[in-house]
Amino acid sequence: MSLGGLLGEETGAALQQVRTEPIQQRSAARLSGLLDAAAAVVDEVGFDRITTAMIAERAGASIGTVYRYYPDRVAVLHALHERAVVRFRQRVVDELGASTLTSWWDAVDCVVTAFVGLYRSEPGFRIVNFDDRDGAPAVDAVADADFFARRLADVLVNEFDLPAGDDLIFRLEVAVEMADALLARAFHTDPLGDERFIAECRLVLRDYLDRFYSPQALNLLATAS
Amino acid sequence: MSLGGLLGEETGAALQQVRTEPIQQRSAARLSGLLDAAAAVVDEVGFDRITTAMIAERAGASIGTVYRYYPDRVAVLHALHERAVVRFRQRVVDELGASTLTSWWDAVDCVVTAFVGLYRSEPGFRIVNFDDRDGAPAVDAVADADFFARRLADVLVNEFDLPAGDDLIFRLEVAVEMADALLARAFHTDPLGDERFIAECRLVLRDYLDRFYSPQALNLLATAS
DNA sequence: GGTCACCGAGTGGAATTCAATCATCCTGGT
DNA sequence: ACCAGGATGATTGAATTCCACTCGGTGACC
Repeated sequence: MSLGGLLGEETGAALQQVRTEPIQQRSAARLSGLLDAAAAVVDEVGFDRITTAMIAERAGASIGTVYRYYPDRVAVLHALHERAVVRFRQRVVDELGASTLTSWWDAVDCVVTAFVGLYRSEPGFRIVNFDDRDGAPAVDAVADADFFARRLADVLVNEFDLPAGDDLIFRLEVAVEMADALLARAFHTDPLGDERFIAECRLVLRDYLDRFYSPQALNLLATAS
Repeated sequence: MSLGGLLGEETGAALQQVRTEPIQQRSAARLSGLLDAAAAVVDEVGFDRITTAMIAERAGASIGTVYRYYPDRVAVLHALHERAVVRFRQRVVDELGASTLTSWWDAVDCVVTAFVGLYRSEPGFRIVNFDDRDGAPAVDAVADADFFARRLADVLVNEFDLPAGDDLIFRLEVAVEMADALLARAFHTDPLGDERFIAECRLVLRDYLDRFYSPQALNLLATAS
Protein backbone atom coordinates (compact mmCIF):
# COMPACT_ATOMS: atom_id res chain seq x y z
CA MET A 1 0.00 0.00 0.00
CA SER A 2 1.15 3.47 -0.75
CA LEU A 3 -0.96 5.94 1.11
CA GLY A 4 1.76 6.33 3.65
CA GLY A 5 4.08 7.19 0.85
CA LEU A 6 2.63 10.65 0.82
CA LEU A 7 4.46 11.33 4.01
CA GLY A 8 7.78 10.87 2.38
CA GLU A 9 10.73 9.41 4.18
CA GLU A 10 12.38 11.46 6.85
CA THR A 11 13.95 14.45 5.22
CA GLY A 12 17.01 14.15 7.41
CA ALA A 13 16.97 17.36 9.44
CA ALA A 14 15.41 19.03 6.46
CA LEU A 15 18.44 20.33 4.69
CA GLN A 16 20.26 21.72 7.66
CA GLN A 17 17.49 23.92 8.89
CA VAL A 18 18.26 23.07 12.47
CA ARG A 19 21.61 24.22 13.67
CA THR A 20 22.11 21.83 16.52
CA GLU A 21 20.24 18.65 17.02
CA PRO A 22 18.95 18.67 20.58
CA ILE A 23 20.67 16.19 22.79
CA GLN A 24 18.88 16.64 26.03
CA GLN A 25 15.20 15.98 26.12
CA ARG A 26 14.11 19.39 27.33
CA SER A 27 15.44 20.87 24.12
CA ALA A 28 12.94 19.03 21.99
CA ALA A 29 10.16 20.91 23.75
CA ARG A 30 12.08 24.13 23.27
CA LEU A 31 12.31 23.52 19.57
CA SER A 32 8.63 22.92 19.04
CA GLY A 33 7.88 25.69 21.50
CA LEU A 34 9.80 28.09 19.32
CA LEU A 35 7.82 26.97 16.31
CA ASP A 36 4.55 27.29 18.21
CA ALA A 37 5.51 30.80 19.18
CA ALA A 38 6.45 31.60 15.61
CA ALA A 39 3.13 30.25 14.42
CA ALA A 40 1.24 32.44 16.86
CA VAL A 41 3.20 35.49 15.83
CA VAL A 42 2.63 34.71 12.17
CA ASP A 43 -1.09 34.76 12.82
CA GLU A 44 -0.83 38.04 14.63
CA VAL A 45 1.45 40.11 12.48
CA GLY A 46 1.98 38.17 9.28
CA PHE A 47 5.24 36.59 8.29
CA ASP A 48 7.12 39.67 7.19
CA ARG A 49 6.65 41.69 10.31
CA ILE A 50 7.79 38.82 12.44
CA THR A 51 10.95 39.55 14.42
CA THR A 52 13.27 37.19 16.20
CA ALA A 53 12.60 39.10 19.39
CA MET A 54 8.87 38.46 19.10
CA ILE A 55 9.44 34.75 18.67
CA ALA A 56 11.80 34.57 21.60
CA GLU A 57 9.54 36.52 23.92
CA ARG A 58 6.48 34.51 22.93
CA ALA A 59 8.34 31.29 23.56
CA GLY A 60 9.64 32.50 26.90
CA ALA A 61 13.19 32.24 25.65
CA SER A 62 15.93 34.67 24.86
CA ILE A 63 17.15 35.74 21.46
CA GLY A 64 20.21 33.62 21.80
CA THR A 65 18.12 30.50 22.17
CA VAL A 66 16.41 31.14 18.87
CA TYR A 67 19.80 31.33 17.23
CA ARG A 68 21.01 28.28 19.01
CA TYR A 69 18.54 26.27 16.95
CA TYR A 70 18.13 28.22 13.78
CA PRO A 71 20.81 29.90 11.72
CA ASP A 72 18.66 32.88 10.90
CA ARG A 73 15.21 34.34 10.82
CA VAL A 74 14.05 32.78 7.59
CA ALA A 75 15.25 29.40 8.74
CA VAL A 76 12.60 29.60 11.43
CA LEU A 77 10.01 30.37 8.80
CA HIS A 78 11.27 27.50 6.71
CA ALA A 79 11.04 25.16 9.65
CA LEU A 80 7.53 26.33 10.41
CA HIS A 81 6.65 25.89 6.78
CA GLU A 82 8.10 22.44 6.79
CA ARG A 83 6.17 21.47 9.89
CA ALA A 84 2.97 22.73 8.32
CA VAL A 85 3.65 20.71 5.19
CA VAL A 86 4.35 17.60 7.21
CA ARG A 87 1.17 18.02 9.20
CA PHE A 88 -0.71 18.61 6.02
CA ARG A 89 0.58 15.41 4.53
CA GLN A 90 -0.28 13.55 7.72
CA ARG A 91 -3.76 14.97 7.65
CA VAL A 92 -4.21 13.95 4.05
CA VAL A 93 -3.20 10.42 4.93
CA ASP A 94 -5.63 10.43 7.83
CA GLU A 95 -8.46 11.70 5.68
CA LEU A 96 -7.70 9.20 2.98
CA GLY A 97 -7.77 6.40 5.51
CA ALA A 98 -11.02 7.57 7.10
CA SER A 99 -12.91 7.95 3.84
CA THR A 100 -14.22 5.37 1.49
CA LEU A 101 -12.61 6.19 -1.79
CA THR A 102 -14.52 5.19 -4.88
CA SER A 103 -12.44 7.10 -7.41
CA TRP A 104 -9.40 9.31 -7.69
CA TRP A 105 -11.72 12.23 -7.27
CA ASP A 106 -12.39 11.27 -3.66
CA ALA A 107 -8.68 11.38 -3.02
CA VAL A 108 -8.34 14.84 -4.51
CA ASP A 109 -11.32 15.94 -2.49
CA CYS A 110 -9.65 14.69 0.65
CA VAL A 111 -6.61 16.75 -0.13
CA VAL A 112 -8.69 19.90 -0.39
CA THR A 113 -10.56 19.05 2.78
CA ALA A 114 -7.32 18.47 4.64
CA PHE A 115 -5.88 21.77 3.46
CA VAL A 116 -8.98 23.70 4.40
CA GLY A 117 -9.21 21.99 7.75
CA LEU A 118 -5.66 22.88 8.64
CA TYR A 119 -6.05 26.44 7.46
CA ARG A 120 -8.87 26.71 9.95
CA SER A 121 -7.38 24.92 12.92
CA GLU A 122 -3.62 25.05 12.71
CA PRO A 123 -2.11 28.29 13.99
CA GLY A 124 0.14 29.94 11.46
CA PHE A 125 -0.86 27.51 8.73
CA ARG A 126 -0.83 30.22 6.14
CA ILE A 127 2.93 29.82 6.21
CA VAL A 128 2.35 27.13 3.59
CA ASN A 129 1.99 29.98 1.14
CA PHE A 130 5.36 31.33 2.15
CA ASP A 131 7.36 31.68 -1.01
CA ASP A 132 10.99 32.29 -0.38
CA ARG A 133 12.05 35.08 -2.68
CA ASP A 134 15.63 34.93 -1.54
CA GLY A 135 18.37 33.33 -3.51
CA ALA A 136 17.95 30.16 -1.50
CA PRO A 137 18.41 27.55 -4.20
CA ALA A 138 17.15 24.70 -2.10
CA VAL A 139 13.78 24.22 -0.52
CA ASP A 140 10.96 26.42 -1.68
CA ALA A 141 7.29 26.46 -2.49
CA VAL A 142 7.70 25.19 -6.01
CA ALA A 143 9.84 22.30 -4.86
CA ASP A 144 7.16 21.48 -2.32
CA ALA A 145 4.45 21.56 -4.94
CA ASP A 146 6.51 19.35 -7.17
CA PHE A 147 7.27 16.90 -4.39
CA PHE A 148 3.67 16.73 -3.35
CA ALA A 149 2.52 16.26 -6.93
CA ARG A 150 4.85 13.30 -7.31
CA ARG A 151 3.67 11.71 -4.13
CA LEU A 152 0.05 12.20 -5.00
CA ALA A 153 0.71 10.79 -8.44
CA ASP A 154 2.06 7.61 -6.85
CA VAL A 155 -1.08 7.25 -4.80
CA LEU A 156 -3.41 7.83 -7.73
CA VAL A 157 -1.48 5.42 -9.91
CA ASN A 158 -1.43 2.67 -7.32
CA GLU A 159 -4.91 3.09 -5.94
CA PHE A 160 -6.91 4.14 -8.96
CA ASP A 161 -4.85 2.93 -11.88
CA LEU A 162 -4.28 6.33 -13.38
CA PRO A 163 -1.62 6.12 -16.06
CA ALA A 164 1.77 6.89 -14.53
CA GLY A 165 4.18 9.25 -16.20
CA ASP A 166 5.40 12.79 -16.46
CA ASP A 167 2.08 13.98 -17.83
CA LEU A 168 0.28 12.97 -14.67
CA ILE A 169 2.89 14.65 -12.51
CA PHE A 170 2.77 17.81 -14.55
CA ARG A 171 -1.00 18.00 -14.37
CA LEU A 172 -1.00 17.42 -10.68
CA GLU A 173 1.54 20.17 -10.30
CA VAL A 174 -0.74 22.45 -12.25
CA ALA A 175 -3.60 21.35 -10.05
CA VAL A 176 -1.59 22.04 -6.92
CA GLU A 177 -0.72 25.55 -8.08
CA MET A 178 -4.33 26.33 -8.87
CA ALA A 179 -5.60 24.91 -5.63
CA ASP A 180 -2.97 26.79 -3.64
CA ALA A 181 -3.98 30.02 -5.28
CA LEU A 182 -7.72 29.56 -4.89
CA LEU A 183 -7.54 28.37 -1.31
CA ALA A 184 -5.14 31.14 -0.35
CA ARG A 185 -7.65 33.52 -1.87
CA ALA A 186 -10.45 31.90 0.10
CA PHE A 187 -8.62 32.56 3.34
CA HIS A 188 -7.16 35.91 2.41
CA THR A 189 -9.83 37.87 4.21
CA ASP A 190 -12.09 35.34 5.83
CA PRO A 191 -10.34 33.35 8.57
CA LEU A 192 -12.89 30.57 8.07
CA GLY A 193 -12.38 30.56 4.35
CA ASP A 194 -14.76 31.85 1.73
CA GLU A 195 -16.89 28.85 0.83
CA ARG A 196 -17.42 30.08 -2.67
CA PHE A 197 -13.76 29.87 -3.47
CA ILE A 198 -13.37 26.56 -1.71
CA ALA A 199 -16.24 25.04 -3.66
CA GLU A 200 -14.95 26.50 -6.88
CA CYS A 201 -11.57 25.06 -6.14
CA ARG A 202 -13.01 21.57 -5.91
CA LEU A 203 -14.94 22.13 -9.10
CA VAL A 204 -11.96 23.43 -11.00
CA LEU A 205 -9.75 20.58 -9.91
CA ARG A 206 -12.31 18.00 -10.84
CA ASP A 207 -13.02 19.51 -14.22
CA TYR A 208 -9.39 19.93 -15.03
CA LEU A 209 -8.42 16.41 -14.10
CA ASP A 210 -11.58 14.94 -15.56
CA ARG A 211 -10.46 16.20 -18.89
CA PHE A 212 -7.67 13.66 -18.81
CA TYR A 213 -8.64 11.10 -16.25
CA SER A 214 -12.39 10.69 -16.34
CA PRO A 215 -13.51 7.13 -17.15
CA GLN A 216 -14.40 8.24 -20.67
CA ALA A 217 -11.07 9.93 -21.23
CA LEU A 218 -9.26 6.90 -19.92
CA ASN A 219 -11.26 4.63 -22.19
CA LEU A 220 -10.38 6.71 -25.18
CA LEU A 221 -6.79 6.56 -24.12
CA ALA A 222 -6.96 2.79 -23.73
CA THR A 223 -8.56 2.12 -27.09
CA ALA A 224 -6.19 4.46 -28.86
CA SER A 225 -3.14 2.55 -27.72
CA MET B 1 -17.10 51.26 -27.07
CA SER B 2 -15.75 49.97 -23.84
CA LEU B 3 -12.32 48.51 -24.31
CA GLY B 4 -10.75 51.61 -22.88
CA GLY B 5 -12.73 51.03 -19.74
CA LEU B 6 -10.19 48.45 -18.68
CA LEU B 7 -7.81 51.23 -17.87
CA GLY B 8 -10.00 52.61 -15.19
CA GLU B 9 -10.18 56.23 -14.20
CA GLU B 10 -7.16 57.83 -12.59
CA THR B 11 -6.73 56.35 -9.18
CA GLY B 12 -5.93 59.75 -7.72
CA ALA B 13 -2.39 59.38 -6.42
CA ALA B 14 -3.13 55.73 -5.80
CA LEU B 15 -4.29 55.84 -2.23
CA GLN B 16 -1.52 57.95 -0.83
CA GLN B 17 1.36 55.84 -1.96
CA VAL B 18 3.22 58.95 -2.93
CA ARG B 19 4.13 61.19 -0.10
CA THR B 20 4.30 64.45 -2.00
CA GLU B 21 2.90 65.04 -5.41
CA PRO B 22 5.68 66.52 -7.50
CA ILE B 23 5.14 70.12 -8.44
CA GLN B 24 8.16 70.91 -10.49
CA GLN B 25 8.70 69.00 -13.66
CA ARG B 26 12.08 67.59 -12.79
CA SER B 27 10.44 65.68 -9.95
CA ALA B 28 8.25 63.69 -12.28
CA ALA B 29 11.37 62.32 -13.88
CA ARG B 30 12.80 61.64 -10.45
CA LEU B 31 9.76 59.66 -9.46
CA SER B 32 9.75 57.42 -12.50
CA GLY B 33 13.52 57.26 -12.29
CA LEU B 34 13.24 55.88 -8.81
CA LEU B 35 10.77 53.27 -10.00
CA ASP B 36 12.97 52.37 -12.95
CA ALA B 37 15.87 51.93 -10.58
CA ALA B 38 13.74 49.83 -8.28
CA ALA B 39 12.63 47.68 -11.21
CA ALA B 40 16.21 47.08 -12.24
CA VAL B 41 17.20 46.18 -8.71
CA VAL B 42 14.24 43.87 -8.40
CA ASP B 43 15.44 41.95 -11.42
CA GLU B 44 18.93 41.78 -10.03
CA VAL B 45 18.42 40.81 -6.44
CA GLY B 46 14.73 40.02 -6.05
CA PHE B 47 12.31 42.11 -4.12
CA ASP B 48 13.30 41.12 -0.60
CA ARG B 49 16.97 41.80 -0.93
CA ILE B 50 16.24 45.23 -2.31
CA THR B 51 17.49 48.07 -0.12
CA THR B 52 16.62 51.72 -0.20
CA ALA B 53 20.29 52.48 -0.67
CA MET B 54 20.42 50.36 -3.82
CA ILE B 55 17.43 52.16 -5.24
CA ALA B 56 18.87 55.55 -4.46
CA GLU B 57 22.28 54.76 -5.87
CA ARG B 58 20.84 53.22 -9.03
CA ALA B 59 18.66 56.26 -9.54
CA GLY B 60 21.54 58.64 -8.92
CA ALA B 61 19.79 60.11 -5.93
CA SER B 62 20.39 60.13 -2.22
CA ILE B 63 18.52 58.15 0.37
CA GLY B 64 16.60 61.17 1.49
CA THR B 65 15.12 61.60 -1.95
CA VAL B 66 13.61 58.15 -1.85
CA TYR B 67 11.92 59.05 1.38
CA ARG B 68 10.72 62.34 0.05
CA TYR B 69 8.50 60.42 -2.33
CA TYR B 70 7.74 57.23 -0.51
CA PRO B 71 6.96 56.77 3.16
CA ASP B 72 8.93 53.57 3.39
CA ARG B 73 10.59 50.76 1.56
CA VAL B 74 7.52 48.71 0.83
CA ALA B 75 5.73 51.77 -0.48
CA VAL B 76 8.25 51.81 -3.29
CA LEU B 77 7.44 48.21 -4.04
CA HIS B 78 3.75 49.02 -3.98
CA ALA B 79 4.24 51.86 -6.39
CA LEU B 80 6.26 49.66 -8.69
CA HIS B 81 3.57 47.04 -8.46
CA GLU B 82 0.95 49.59 -9.27
CA ARG B 83 2.85 50.83 -12.29
CA ALA B 84 3.25 47.29 -13.54
CA VAL B 85 -0.48 46.72 -13.21
CA VAL B 86 -1.25 49.91 -15.08
CA ARG B 87 1.10 48.98 -17.87
CA PHE B 88 -0.40 45.54 -17.97
CA ARG B 89 -3.87 46.98 -18.40
CA GLN B 90 -2.60 49.28 -21.11
CA ARG B 91 -1.00 46.37 -22.87
CA VAL B 92 -4.22 44.40 -22.68
CA VAL B 93 -6.09 47.27 -24.26
CA ASP B 94 -3.48 47.50 -26.99
CA GLU B 95 -3.61 43.79 -27.68
CA LEU B 96 -7.38 43.80 -27.74
CA GLY B 97 -7.35 46.63 -30.23
CA ALA B 98 -4.77 44.97 -32.46
CA SER B 99 -6.51 41.62 -32.64
CA THR B 100 -9.64 40.56 -34.39
CA LEU B 101 -11.82 39.17 -31.68
CA THR B 102 -14.31 36.57 -32.69
CA SER B 103 -15.35 35.46 -29.24
CA TRP B 104 -14.73 36.16 -25.59
CA TRP B 105 -12.05 33.54 -25.72
CA ASP B 106 -9.91 35.73 -27.93
CA ALA B 107 -10.13 38.45 -25.34
CA VAL B 108 -9.04 36.13 -22.55
CA ASP B 109 -6.24 34.90 -24.76
CA CYS B 110 -5.09 38.47 -25.27
CA VAL B 111 -4.94 38.96 -21.55
CA VAL B 112 -2.66 35.98 -21.14
CA THR B 113 -0.52 37.09 -24.05
CA ALA B 114 -0.18 40.57 -22.60
CA PHE B 115 0.81 39.21 -19.23
CA VAL B 116 3.40 36.86 -20.68
CA GLY B 117 4.76 39.57 -22.95
CA LEU B 118 5.29 41.96 -20.07
CA TYR B 119 6.85 39.29 -17.92
CA ARG B 120 9.38 38.88 -20.67
CA SER B 121 10.04 42.48 -21.56
CA GLU B 122 9.22 44.75 -18.67
CA PRO B 123 12.03 45.05 -16.12
CA GLY B 124 10.89 44.07 -12.67
CA PHE B 125 7.52 42.90 -13.90
CA ARG B 126 7.52 40.00 -11.53
CA ILE B 127 6.57 42.56 -8.91
CA VAL B 128 2.99 41.91 -10.00
CA ASN B 129 3.16 38.81 -7.87
CA PHE B 130 4.23 40.86 -4.90
CA ASP B 131 1.74 40.07 -2.18
CA ASP B 132 1.97 42.36 0.77
CA ARG B 133 1.76 40.20 3.85
CA ASP B 134 1.77 43.23 6.09
CA GLY B 135 -1.26 44.51 7.84
CA ALA B 136 -1.72 47.12 5.12
CA PRO B 137 -5.49 47.22 4.94
CA ALA B 138 -5.64 49.11 1.69
CA VAL B 139 -4.29 48.24 -1.72
CA ASP B 140 -3.22 44.69 -2.28
CA ALA B 141 -3.09 41.87 -4.75
CA VAL B 142 -6.61 40.67 -4.10
CA ALA B 143 -8.05 44.12 -4.61
CA ASP B 144 -6.20 44.30 -7.90
CA ALA B 145 -7.53 40.96 -9.02
CA ASP B 146 -11.03 41.99 -8.08
CA PHE B 147 -10.76 45.31 -9.87
CA PHE B 148 -9.38 43.69 -12.96
CA ALA B 149 -12.08 41.02 -12.93
CA ARG B 150 -14.77 43.71 -12.84
CA ARG B 151 -13.26 45.60 -15.71
CA LEU B 152 -12.81 42.53 -17.79
CA ALA B 153 -16.39 41.54 -17.03
CA ASP B 154 -17.57 44.88 -18.42
CA VAL B 155 -15.68 44.27 -21.61
CA LEU B 156 -16.94 40.73 -22.04
CA VAL B 157 -20.51 41.80 -21.36
CA ASN B 158 -20.41 44.69 -23.78
CA GLU B 159 -18.43 43.05 -26.54
CA PHE B 160 -19.55 39.45 -26.41
CA ASP B 161 -22.88 39.61 -24.66
CA LEU B 162 -21.88 37.47 -21.74
CA PRO B 163 -24.52 37.69 -19.03
CA ALA B 164 -23.59 40.44 -16.61
CA GLY B 165 -23.75 39.88 -12.89
CA ASP B 166 -21.88 38.83 -9.79
CA ASP B 167 -21.44 35.30 -11.09
CA LEU B 168 -19.42 36.50 -14.03
CA ILE B 169 -17.29 38.70 -11.83
CA PHE B 170 -16.69 35.91 -9.37
CA ARG B 171 -15.70 33.47 -12.08
CA LEU B 172 -13.34 35.95 -13.62
CA GLU B 173 -11.78 36.53 -10.25
CA VAL B 174 -11.27 32.80 -9.94
CA ALA B 175 -9.81 32.80 -13.43
CA VAL B 176 -7.46 35.64 -12.54
CA GLU B 177 -6.21 33.86 -9.45
CA MET B 178 -5.57 30.68 -11.37
CA ALA B 179 -3.85 32.44 -14.21
CA ASP B 180 -1.69 34.43 -11.80
CA ALA B 181 -0.59 31.26 -10.09
CA LEU B 182 0.13 29.31 -13.25
CA LEU B 183 1.96 32.11 -14.99
CA ALA B 184 3.98 32.93 -11.90
CA ARG B 185 4.92 29.27 -11.86
CA ALA B 186 5.85 29.41 -15.52
CA PHE B 187 8.31 32.20 -14.81
CA HIS B 188 9.50 30.98 -11.47
CA THR B 189 12.64 29.43 -12.87
CA ASP B 190 12.62 30.14 -16.57
CA PRO B 191 12.99 33.87 -17.35
CA LEU B 192 11.30 33.26 -20.69
CA GLY B 193 8.49 31.34 -19.10
CA ASP B 194 7.90 27.61 -19.24
CA GLU B 195 5.70 27.12 -22.29
CA ARG B 196 4.04 24.09 -20.80
CA PHE B 197 2.59 26.09 -17.97
CA ILE B 198 1.64 28.97 -20.22
CA ALA B 199 -0.20 26.68 -22.60
CA GLU B 200 -1.85 24.88 -19.74
CA CYS B 201 -2.93 28.22 -18.34
CA ARG B 202 -4.76 29.06 -21.55
CA LEU B 203 -6.33 25.65 -21.61
CA VAL B 204 -7.47 25.82 -18.01
CA LEU B 205 -8.98 29.24 -18.44
CA ARG B 206 -10.82 28.26 -21.55
CA ASP B 207 -12.17 25.05 -20.08
CA TYR B 208 -13.22 26.72 -16.89
CA LEU B 209 -15.03 29.58 -18.57
CA ASP B 210 -16.42 27.35 -21.30
CA ARG B 211 -18.26 25.49 -18.63
CA PHE B 212 -20.41 28.56 -18.12
CA TYR B 213 -20.00 30.67 -21.20
CA SER B 214 -19.58 28.38 -24.15
CA PRO B 215 -22.25 28.85 -26.83
CA GLN B 216 -23.91 25.65 -25.65
CA ALA B 217 -23.90 26.68 -22.02
CA LEU B 218 -25.30 30.07 -22.92
CA ASN B 219 -28.04 28.47 -25.01
CA LEU B 220 -29.05 26.27 -22.14
CA LEU B 221 -29.10 29.30 -19.94
CA ALA B 222 -31.23 31.19 -22.40
CA THR B 223 -33.82 28.44 -22.90
CA ALA B 224 -34.03 27.82 -19.18
CA SER B 225 -35.09 31.35 -18.46
C1' DG C 1 34.47 18.16 35.29
C1' DG C 2 32.75 18.50 31.02
C1' DT C 3 29.33 19.10 27.88
C1' DC C 4 24.68 21.08 26.93
C1' DA C 5 21.52 25.04 27.22
C1' DC C 6 20.64 29.49 27.99
C1' DC C 7 21.08 34.23 28.47
C1' DG C 8 21.24 39.14 27.01
C1' DA C 9 24.38 43.08 26.25
C1' DG C 10 26.98 44.20 22.21
C1' DT C 11 27.90 44.70 17.02
C1' DG C 12 26.77 45.88 12.44
C1' DG C 13 23.95 46.91 8.73
C1' DA C 14 19.83 48.65 6.82
C1' DA C 15 15.66 51.75 7.36
C1' DT C 16 14.22 56.07 8.39
C1' DT C 17 14.51 61.04 10.05
C1' DC C 18 15.64 65.82 9.80
C1' DA C 19 18.03 70.08 9.75
C1' DA C 20 20.77 72.31 6.44
C1' DT C 21 21.50 73.47 1.58
C1' DC C 22 20.49 74.11 -3.25
C1' DA C 23 17.14 74.99 -7.18
C1' DT C 24 13.23 76.81 -9.06
C1' DC C 25 9.33 79.63 -9.10
C1' DC C 26 6.97 83.94 -8.09
C1' DT C 27 6.20 88.73 -7.22
C1' DG C 28 6.68 93.42 -7.13
C1' DG C 29 9.62 97.21 -8.28
C1' DT C 30 12.12 99.47 -11.95
C1' DA D 1 10.84 93.18 -20.30
C1' DC D 2 14.13 92.58 -16.54
C1' DC D 3 15.84 91.55 -12.12
C1' DA D 4 16.31 91.04 -6.92
C1' DG D 5 15.20 88.33 -3.41
C1' DG D 6 11.90 85.91 -0.65
C1' DA D 7 8.97 81.59 -0.71
C1' DT D 8 8.52 77.15 -1.56
C1' DG D 9 9.99 72.76 -3.69
C1' DA D 10 13.81 69.44 -3.97
C1' DT D 11 17.99 67.28 -2.42
C1' DT D 12 21.30 65.88 0.57
C1' DG D 13 23.74 62.82 3.93
C1' DA D 14 25.03 62.50 8.83
C1' DA D 15 22.58 60.98 12.84
C1' DT D 16 19.26 57.97 14.78
C1' DT D 17 16.57 53.85 15.38
C1' DC D 18 15.41 49.25 14.70
C1' DC D 19 16.56 44.55 14.14
C1' DA D 20 19.09 40.49 12.86
C1' DC D 21 22.67 38.16 14.55
C1' DT D 22 27.19 37.10 17.67
C1' DC D 23 29.61 35.72 21.65
C1' DG D 24 31.56 35.51 26.12
C1' DG D 25 29.77 34.29 30.48
C1' DT D 26 26.51 31.51 33.70
C1' DG D 27 24.07 27.90 35.17
C1' DA D 28 21.95 22.88 34.27
C1' DC D 29 22.54 18.14 33.39
C1' DC D 30 25.13 13.71 33.26
